[in-house]
Amino acid sequence: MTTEDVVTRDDASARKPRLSRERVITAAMELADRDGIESLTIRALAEDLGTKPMTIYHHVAGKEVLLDGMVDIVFSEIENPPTDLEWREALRVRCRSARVVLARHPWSVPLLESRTSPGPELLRHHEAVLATLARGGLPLPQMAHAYAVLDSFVYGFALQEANLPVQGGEGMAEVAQEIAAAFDPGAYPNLVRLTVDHVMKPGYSFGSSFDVGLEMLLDGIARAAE
Amino acid sequence: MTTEDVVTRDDASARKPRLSRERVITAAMELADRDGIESLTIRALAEDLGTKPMTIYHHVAGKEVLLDGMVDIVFSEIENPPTDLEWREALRVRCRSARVVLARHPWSVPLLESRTSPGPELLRHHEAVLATLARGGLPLPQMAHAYAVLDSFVYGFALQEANLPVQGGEGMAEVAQEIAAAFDPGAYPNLVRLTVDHVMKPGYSFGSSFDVGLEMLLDGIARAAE
DNA sequence: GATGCGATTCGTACTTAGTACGACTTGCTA
DNA sequence: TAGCAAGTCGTACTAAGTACGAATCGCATC
Repeated sequence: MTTEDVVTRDDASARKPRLSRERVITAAMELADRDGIESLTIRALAEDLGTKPMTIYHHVAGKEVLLDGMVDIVFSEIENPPTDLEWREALRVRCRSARVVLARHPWSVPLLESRTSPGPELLRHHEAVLATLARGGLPLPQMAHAYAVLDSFVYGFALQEANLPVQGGEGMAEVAQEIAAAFDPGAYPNLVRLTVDHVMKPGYSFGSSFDVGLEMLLDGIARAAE
Repeated sequence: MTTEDVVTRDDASARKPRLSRERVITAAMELADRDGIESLTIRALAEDLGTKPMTIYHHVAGKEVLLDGMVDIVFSEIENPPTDLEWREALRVRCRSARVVLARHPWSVPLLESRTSPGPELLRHHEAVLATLARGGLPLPQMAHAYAVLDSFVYGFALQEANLPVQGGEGMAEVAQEIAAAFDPGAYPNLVRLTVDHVMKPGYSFGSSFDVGLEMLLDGIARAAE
């Protein structure tokens, strides 16, 4: 026993660093990023961490809490622009960053709003947005509107982007083919025209619409600030 | 679409009208509306329908297909404004209707974009939006932007609305209490101010921000049309 | 060192849920 | 009235979350 102990201790400590709540959540995010959220099971996560399922539960209370933790880390990745930046520009920077972060963690978008308990990072983020709007001189009612409207747009855009069948304009052709094959192509002339004459063209990028919409909203908010 | 089966048969058929794909999907939507999407299991659905789990599978190929069918029905509920309506007004009507429908089926929002195969109603809806934008004289690139931007906003708003902790301004107080209790209230001055001085006031309604944002976007789109 | 304790780890097993397989039932048609 | 196709369901397997309690580990103290 004692002799074996010496050997196993060395190996064990080198091979199996102790788990922590943070390591568990981080590994869960990596798994979700890599294989999709539907592949994130406690068993698979334990496998990734080189441990057994029940060990996970000593660091997070359950899967729901794990998801809460993951969402909060997503929020922490959103860039926090300096508070002395012009308010409009600050919102632009933050929203753009949010889009990038959400695109990096597509699984997070449907989760963002469905978590019951807001984490500290989420609260920090919301507080920062409101502070920026307050700097813009918006009265409370307009502030609430601006807040709701920007969030809606960012989440909604991310939701769509997260579920694009393909990224580049390449595989788009096949998708279009499938749809055209399954349904009468003549029934959807505008859909076909948009796809063939625009979406499938070289320079197209869905993401470019983000900036367009963001500017529309920022313009509207600025107008309301007067 | 088919007429009711002959009810004049013996009590067996009266007690257990034959199932159909449509009846299964409708019952699934009712269950999800009533108890939440997480309560929608094949077993519970069978129970609601007065039958056994395996019977479901003779009408829908599996749960995923069932969800596809539900989503398509949600799209069919969105109002289709007359095609001779002024294009801006037509978009307004359609988007508002979409918000109402999505609020009625909160479970559908995260599903909308994640379904792999688009159903006929979804395609019809998209085609109609594009046709309306085309009537507005938008060139293809602006059309794509307008399309993406409106959809993002509507989905994002619905996503937030679907996950509001409470509807009226009433229970809001308790939620605010919890948050304030869990974290240092002084750390989130703007959040507290917005909540206490605006959200918790009598006339507040989150939904009113929808029209505000929608007008911002319609303005922006109209400007781009020139 | 030996010992004792809290922090971790994990083996076992129960529960819920999706669904494959094949047998049984039913209602209509020839 | 026999037979067939459509519809129904009993049984059972698999995947996944997780409760319970025992085994183990790491370290501080004597």
